[in-house]
Order: sequence, then structure tokens, then C-alpha cells
Amino acid sequence: MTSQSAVSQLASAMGQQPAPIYLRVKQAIITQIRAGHWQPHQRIPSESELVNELGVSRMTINRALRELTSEGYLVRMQGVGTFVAESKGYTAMLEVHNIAEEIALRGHEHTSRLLTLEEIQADGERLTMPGVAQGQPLFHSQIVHYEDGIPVQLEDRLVNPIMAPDYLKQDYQVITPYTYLMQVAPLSAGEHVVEAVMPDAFQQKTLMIDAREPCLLVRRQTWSGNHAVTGARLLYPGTRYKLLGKFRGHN
Amino acid sequence: MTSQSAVSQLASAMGQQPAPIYLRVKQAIITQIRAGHWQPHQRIPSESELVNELGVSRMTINRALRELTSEGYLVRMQGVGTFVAESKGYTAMLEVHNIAEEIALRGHEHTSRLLTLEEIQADGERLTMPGVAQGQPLFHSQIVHYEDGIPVQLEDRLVNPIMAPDYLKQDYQVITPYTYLMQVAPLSAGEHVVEAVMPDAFQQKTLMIDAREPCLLVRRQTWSGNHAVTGARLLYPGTRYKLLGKFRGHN
DNA sequence: GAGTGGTCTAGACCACGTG
DNA sequence: ACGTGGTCTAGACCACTCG
Repeated sequence: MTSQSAVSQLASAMGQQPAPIYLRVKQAIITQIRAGHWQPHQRIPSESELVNELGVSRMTINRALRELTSEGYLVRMQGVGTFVAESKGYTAMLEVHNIAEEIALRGHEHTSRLLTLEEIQADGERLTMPGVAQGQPLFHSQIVHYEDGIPVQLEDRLVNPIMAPDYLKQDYQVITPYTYLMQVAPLSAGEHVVEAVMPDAFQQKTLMIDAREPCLLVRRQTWSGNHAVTGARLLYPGTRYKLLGKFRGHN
Repeated sequence: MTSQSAVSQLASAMGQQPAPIYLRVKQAIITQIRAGHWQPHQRIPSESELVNELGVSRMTINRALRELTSEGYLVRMQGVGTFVAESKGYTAMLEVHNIAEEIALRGHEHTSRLLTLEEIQADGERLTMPGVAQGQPLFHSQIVHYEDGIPVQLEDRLVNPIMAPDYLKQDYQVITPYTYLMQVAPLSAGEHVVEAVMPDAFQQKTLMIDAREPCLLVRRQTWSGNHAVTGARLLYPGTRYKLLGKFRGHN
């Protein structure tokens, strides 16, 4: 049987003593997968088989398999069996942080200047938000964020008045819109899009850049429960701001 | 005692029957945290206290606490106790995919054109890679990727010959450098930077864009084990390509 | 009905941090 | 010495899938 030889390799792959058993089981299974002895979609031995082959209690085997499942190595189906997951390769991720936090983390000073804070009407085009009908009120703010006095972000934001009725009454020298909105309407989900654009005349002036400097534009829409809370257009000068990310492989 | 009242609230928060016990325990604890009854850095009842208060076996309590820890809600210290983690807010992530896969997922046709495939010498400046000394050989490739015949990415790549000695012998009409490199040197870690730049004359010509169109530049460095494998500069026309991402809150 | 994973228990031993 | 979390076991019952 293929599973017989595979399991005997499994047992030998569990050599080292100092680690907890469930971890050695996990490592042994990962070894089989990495070595190609167990292929994606292939069924691996059942819990009770592993109990017999490895001489370990079922709860311990179960923990190892459960953790490997949540880590994406395995797929389990009750009544059917445990299978090697499709190789995910890797997922390269970029984190997009709150600007004030990010500047603080770099040990720099964050300041901001409020350009606009007003109530407007949704026009169904650029000034709109999911769930807010045309002609309904919206809040609008424009803020420039500075890092050690240098402008690094122009934040243009629309807010759903139903979700944050006191948005216009806040002092945005003290609290950032992001922080305030997170308090009154905790984020449940969001989407964003990153693109490269050229700044218009107003943007050039506020960010103190010239007409030839490309910018990163992050458009972000966030939700609390089933309600759209806010949509933001965050514009960064290309020469002063970059998005960083690290990633790791899975298999 | 504060923990006494907190625990009695805990027990009442565990109402519903149909869910497994460890899940109800998890939900009850999350409820306490969200409601603010248990604050960040505050110690929560010990496993044995929870066993007594909730009338559940310790293994079940342990599983609930262990999972909440791996999900970022709690921090545990052996010999000390279990504490509510600092609120993470959320982490907004952008996924950066393999271009060929991404185009295929959209149901479009991916083609590519090889511009350059050569051996060069590391010069310690732009042509360099961690772990490869100046004057050592490097492989260099330039490929344009097309989506339904329209150029969407210019891939400029340096490869460590030690990690992929046969890189120059591959047919990049058949396999993408990304896919080939993942096969011979499975990725273990990577970093990337996204910025907005203006294209130079060569880039304008190959991507068929005009001089005023800003581009997204993704610079990516990947490692396999402790060895740098490849560094890539991926240039996307700003009008034809955007990075998308979704995110969800944690707490 | 036989085999699978999903869960739960009671009790045990250990390593660790604190007083 | 004590309480904490970390782990492990043997055995149990259940829900599910499949032939």
C-alpha cells in the first residue's frame, strides 16, 4: 500500500525529542508534503491510522491536523477524510496603515491641516456612497497630513451621516477622521484600490509638488455591519511615499 | 471581586445551545472584550477558574483560549496568566498576484514577449542582489506581459545564478519566470515596495504609453531559505492596472 | 453499518514565573 | 510552594458520508 510506506517514512520523520508531540507530528506531515510524498488532493492517513502508526493519542493527532488545516496545509471533511490542500504558492500582501500611526512609528511628527469640513448632497456621481440615495446629505472633509512639516497625504473623505452624525463637530487637529470613525462605527470590512495618477492643480498646490510628479492614489471604502461608513481618496506624492510589504510562502 | 461579576456575566453570555462548547466559550469571551468589561492588558480568569465557573472541562477551556490567542484576542504567559491583547484595529492588506494567473482569472489571454535574456555582472549599484558580490555573474531578463494583446506589465528581473543555474535555458513563451523560479527555488520570504513613477523613453515605447502617463512600480525581492533568488521591477501603466484589496476588522 | 472527523471529559505530569 | 499555562492520554459520544 502507498499509505503504508508513506506512514513508515512519517514515523522516521518524527525524530527529534525536545519538541512537543503535536508539533513533531505537524512537522512530519509537512515534511511528507514538501518532499512530494503526499501530493495535493491526495488523502492522508485517518486519525485512527495515525494513532496506531505513531503511537500517539487521538487528541494529539487531532490537534496537529486541526492546526495544519487552519494553516492551509490540509483540508478535512467529516465522514470523508483528510486531504493535502492545493499548493497555495504564496500570497504577497501589502499592508495599508493609518497615516498618523505610520508617521508616529517612524518617530516623526504628524500634523494636519483641515481644508474643508462641510455637508453636501450626494450627486450620484463622484459624490456618492453605497446606500445613500442621490440628493441625500453627505459629510465631506479634506485634510492634509504632514510628516515633520512636509505634506505626505491629501485625504478627501465622504462620510455617511447616518453612521457618524457628529462627524462635523469633531476637532480634527486632535483626532484623525480615521480614528474618530473607528470609534463610532467599528470597521467590519473594507475594500481599496491603489493606482498611479497625476495630480491636478489643486492637489499640486496642497501637496507642494510640481505638475510632473506622479502620485499614489488609494481609494478606500469601509463598512460597519451592512452600512457604508466612509469612502476616502488618499493621495500620496510618489517621491515621498511608498507602500511596503513582506510576505512568506506557505508550503 | 471584579472577576466574580465578570465571570457571572460570562456564564450568561454563553446562552445558545446548538454550537460546540469551545465555540460558545470563545464567543462569550469575545463578548466581554467587545463590551469593554475586559479591557486590553487586563488579566482574565485562569483556566481552572473558568473550569469551575462554566462547568466545562479544562481541555475545552484550553482550546478556546488557545484559538483566541492565535486569533490575536488574547496573550498568554506560562506561569503568569491570560490577558486581553491590545486592540489591533485592523490591518488592511493588498494582495499582489502573479500576473499570468491574474489575467487568466479575469478570463483574458496572457501572452508575453522576451526582450532580454542574458548574463551580466553585478555592479554593486542597480545591478545587484543581496549575497552576490560585485563582479559576480547575474542573470537578467526583460519581458513584456500582454493582456489580450495590450501591454500591462514590463518585468525587469535579476536572478541569482547559484539558485537557478538553468534560468537562461528556459523558454519563457511557455513558462513565466515567476513559475519557473517557484519550481526550482520555492519561495520562503519576500519583500516589496509599491510606488508611483514616470516611465522613461524605453518603458514608454514597450508599454505603448505616452510620456505623461504615471506608472505603478512594484519592486520585489524574494528569498528561498537564506539565499536571495531574484529581484524584480514590475512596471504597470497607471491607466490599465490597479491593485485591489479587501480587508476585515478583527475586534 | 463502518469509517471518518468533531467534540468533550477527567485526570495527569510538566515547565515556568512569582513570592 | 503555589498557581499558571502547556501538553498528553484513554475513552467516550456524536454527526456525517458512503457503499
